[in-house]
Amino acid sequence: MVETSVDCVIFGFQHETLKVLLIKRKNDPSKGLMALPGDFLDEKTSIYGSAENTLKKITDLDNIFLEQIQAFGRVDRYPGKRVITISYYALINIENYSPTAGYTAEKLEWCDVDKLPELAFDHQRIIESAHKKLKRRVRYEPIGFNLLPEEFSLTNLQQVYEAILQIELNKRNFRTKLNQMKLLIDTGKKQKNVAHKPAILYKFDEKMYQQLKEEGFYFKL
Amino acid sequence: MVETSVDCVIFGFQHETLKVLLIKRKNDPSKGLMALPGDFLDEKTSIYGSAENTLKKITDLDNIFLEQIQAFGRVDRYPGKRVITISYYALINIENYSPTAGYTAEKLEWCDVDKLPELAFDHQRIIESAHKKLKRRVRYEPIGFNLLPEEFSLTNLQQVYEAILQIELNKRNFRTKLNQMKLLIDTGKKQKNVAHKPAILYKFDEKMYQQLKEEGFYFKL
DNA sequence: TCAAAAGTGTTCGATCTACACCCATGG
DNA sequence: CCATGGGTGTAGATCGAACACTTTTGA
Repeated sequence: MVETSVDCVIFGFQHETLKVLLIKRKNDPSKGLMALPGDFLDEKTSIYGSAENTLKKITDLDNIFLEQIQAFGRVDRYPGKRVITISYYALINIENYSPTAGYTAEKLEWCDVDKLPELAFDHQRIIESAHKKLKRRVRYEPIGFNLLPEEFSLTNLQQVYEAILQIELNKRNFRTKLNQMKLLIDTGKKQKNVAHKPAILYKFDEKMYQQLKEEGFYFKL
Repeated sequence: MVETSVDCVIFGFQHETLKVLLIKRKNDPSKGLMALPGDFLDEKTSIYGSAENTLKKITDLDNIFLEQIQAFGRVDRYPGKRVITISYYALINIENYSPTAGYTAEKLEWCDVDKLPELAFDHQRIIESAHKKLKRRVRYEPIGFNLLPEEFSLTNLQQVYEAILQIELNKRNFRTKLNQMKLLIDTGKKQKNVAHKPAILYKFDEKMYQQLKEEGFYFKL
C-alpha cells in the first residue's frame, strides 16, 4: 500500500532575505534532522485542507496564501515504507507568525533559502522546486505582498522581489512599473524615526486586484 | 486508507486544433462515461514511471514529453472510496500514435479541448488545469514542437501555438521571434503538391536548445 | 550641515506591432 | 494569368535600462 503525506514549504521574509521555516524531527525516521513540517494524509481531509491544518498547527495562522507545488513519489524517497508526498508552499508575514502548541517540543528555525542545513528525505529538492515555482509565479501574479506586513514601503517591496528572484532590480523602473499597475493604496502614513527622508507607506489594493484579474490583466514585473 | 491513481492528459494537434485523448470507461464507477486514461499506483513504481506506463499502454509511445500537473484530492472526487489522483500531461505527435493492445476493448477518442463531452469524476477540471499549465509552459519553453512531426513548416508551428493559446498571432512577428532564437534547422526540403509557394520544412534543433538552456536562455514567444 | 535613503525626470536603444509588399506554385 | 498561401522590409509606437538629480529626515 502506498501512503500519502503533505509537506509545507513556509516562506517568510526577514533581514532582506527569503527564509524557510524548518522543524527538527523528534522521531524516526531521520530523527534529529531538519525537515519540512508535514503530516500524513487521512481519509477524511482534502489534501489542501491537510496543508492548511499543518500550517495552522505550526504557525497558528489562517487564510494564508497556499499553493500546491507538486507530488513527489520516487520509490526510495522515504525509508522503510512507500510514502509519496504532496508539497505546498505558503507565504506568510513573519511578524504575524507565532510558533505554537503542537510543535513546541521541536526546534523551529527560519533558515536562509540558499543556506539550508542537511535535510531529511528529499526535502532539499522540494524546497528547490518551491523556490523555482515561487520565482515564476511572482512574475505574473502579485503575491509578493503576502510576505510583508499590511503596510510597507516601496523599498520593502523591492527587497522582497530581489530576495525571491535573487537579482538586483532598478529602483526607478521598479517604481514606475508598480505605479502603472495601480495595485497600491497610499495610506497617507510615513515611516517614523528614520535618519533619512521617510518613505510613504502603502497597502495592497485587494479589490483592484480582483477587478483587474477579471479583465484578464496580468501582473508583469 | 487513501488510494492513489495517476491520470494522463494526452494532447495532440490535428486539423488546426488542440485535442485530448479520452477513453470510454468499460467498468464502474462511471462505466460508459468518457475519462482520462489512468491507473492505480502500485508500491513498486514511481509516480512518473506510472504515468509513463499509462502512456505506453495506450499510445505505444516511449520518450514522450511528460510533465506533472498536480495532485487532485478533494474528499468526494471519487465515489465509494477515497482516491486522490496525480495528473500528468503529455504532448505527442498524433501521426506517430497508434492505439494499442491494453485498451482495444474501449473506445478511444481525440476530443477538441474546448468541446469536451461529459467526463467522469473531476476529469474536466484536470483537463482545464492541464491546458492552463500548458499555456504558461509553452511561453517560456519550446515544447510546442512535441506536437508536430519531425519536419514542419513555420505556418504549422504558428498554428500549434495559436491552438494552444487560443489567440491569433501575427505571422511576421512570429517568424521574426523564431528566427532570433535559432532553434530551427532548415532541412533544405520543401512542401510538395501545394497550390501556392511551397513552405520550407524545418526541424527542431535539440542540441542548440540544450546549449541555450545551460546558458540560462529562456524562450519567449 | 552632513549622511542616508526616498523619490523623480529624462534620454537612448531595444523590442513589438502593424501594414504593405513580393514570391513560387498548381490549376 | 489568377488564386493561394509562403515569405520579407520597414516605420512608428511602446517599453525597459540606465543615470543623474532633488527631497526630507535624524543626528
